[in-house]
Amino acid sequence: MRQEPGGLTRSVEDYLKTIYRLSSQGGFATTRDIAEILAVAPPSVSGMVKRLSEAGLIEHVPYRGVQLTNQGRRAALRTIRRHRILEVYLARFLAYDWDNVHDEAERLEHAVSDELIARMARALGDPSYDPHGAPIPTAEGDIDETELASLADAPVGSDVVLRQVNDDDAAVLRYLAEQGLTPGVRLRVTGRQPFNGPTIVDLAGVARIIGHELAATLRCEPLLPEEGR
Amino acid sequence: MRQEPGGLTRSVEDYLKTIYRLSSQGGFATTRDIAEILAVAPPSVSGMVKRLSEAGLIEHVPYRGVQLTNQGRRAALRTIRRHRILEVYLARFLAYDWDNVHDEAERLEHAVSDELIARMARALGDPSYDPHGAPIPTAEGDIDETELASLADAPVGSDVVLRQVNDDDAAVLRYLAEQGLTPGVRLRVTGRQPFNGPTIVDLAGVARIIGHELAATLRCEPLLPEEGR
DNA sequence: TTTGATAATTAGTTTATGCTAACACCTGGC
DNA sequence: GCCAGGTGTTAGCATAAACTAATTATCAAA
Repeated sequence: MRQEPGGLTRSVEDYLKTIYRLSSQGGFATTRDIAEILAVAPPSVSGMVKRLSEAGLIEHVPYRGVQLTNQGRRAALRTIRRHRILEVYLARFLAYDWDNVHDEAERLEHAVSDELIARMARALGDPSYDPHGAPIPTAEGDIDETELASLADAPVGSDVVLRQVNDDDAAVLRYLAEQGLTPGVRLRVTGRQPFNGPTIVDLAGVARIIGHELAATLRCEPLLPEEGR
Repeated sequence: MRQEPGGLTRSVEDYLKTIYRLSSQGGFATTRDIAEILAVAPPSVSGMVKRLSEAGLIEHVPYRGVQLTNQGRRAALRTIRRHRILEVYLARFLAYDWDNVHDEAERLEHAVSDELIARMARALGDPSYDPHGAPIPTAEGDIDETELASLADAPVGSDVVLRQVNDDDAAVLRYLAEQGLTPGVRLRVTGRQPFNGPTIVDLAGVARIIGHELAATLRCEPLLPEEGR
């Protein structure tokens, strides 16, 4: 049962990835949130938390939540690197669309060797971002943890560059691609309706209306007035 | 635990592949042989045999052995196709040597989707043989089951084409590559020592002495005298 | 401060897969 | 035609990871 490369099971890698995601902005990952993301029942999480804790991969504060230890963080970043390199590779060399790469990478990330990831990364010229704009950890475990602002928070009148979108909902990704909302695109925030209403942006002269919930998942970098052409 | 594509677990796929290999020349696959190839204890095989039998993937004759049903055969060939397409892909597009592809493919074969295999096959021009000369089943489950003769049985004085070598021992594969013994190469059998002694062949004017055990694993196609240039 | 809702945990079961030890079956050599 | 040694199977146990049901902890609001 311990036949995965790196000595961690598929489940363990999935838990660590999820805990990384939930605790990366500093706090604790809760049982509830982990259970929801992994689509398992909360007691399953309690059980795994105990095992991960005994293995020294996480710190557990009962009834509070968990955080990764350094060792756990390293393991999580290793899996995340695999996932994102795979996404770039599939998109670039096997003609996958950006809305299909996630599921395939999700399975492969547990089976590929370090060697294969290194070869893929080299073939790709060591990319720094995946097709959805997420930063790719280096083989040494360094990652760009810059916090990007949400488009839903960008001030009306400001110019921003769309940097990152969520990768886990294929239907959303297809819609975003249709609308031209892909990482790197420049947007001017032209308006926003109150009470969690939509954000209106100008994309190369065309208006786009983006619902609040969707806008909240789009991560942007503000453009200073003197920047840009 | 049933998260593999195709609904079969990794273990089940490995057992079916092994049973296919052991029973492809018509007979039964025995518990002992399956256990040895998969590096598990014989009772583990008995347990799995019971489950596979209940699932309708194999026929079990107690104390005799097992054979694949049509359903089991289909599943085995699907895994074998994945494995071999992966081997060709890794060798061709990711600069793997033919002695390294096996282990990587062995893990990936359980994780890739049909979709990815189809894309790889297309990128490769739908290859019919893997880097070791083994035939690749089609997506529909057809496979070239031509029985090739062993070099150890080729008559002295005959001309043969080396068609297929074993893929599972990296050290052997490195040695064969050094000696120029790769699929497609033409050999003249110039001699053989008695009592399971080595076979001597002429490869493009150079003599090669091949021990009996190794020669027994090399599969060849006899060349009729009028053939070849 | 009590309480009720929500979240977390424990207890106990299930399934897949492995193991060792013990027992059962078969076949070849006498 | 019988028996020994090897092969196959059963019994019983372990572990990882999931589940449901029951219990406990926490927190915020009345």
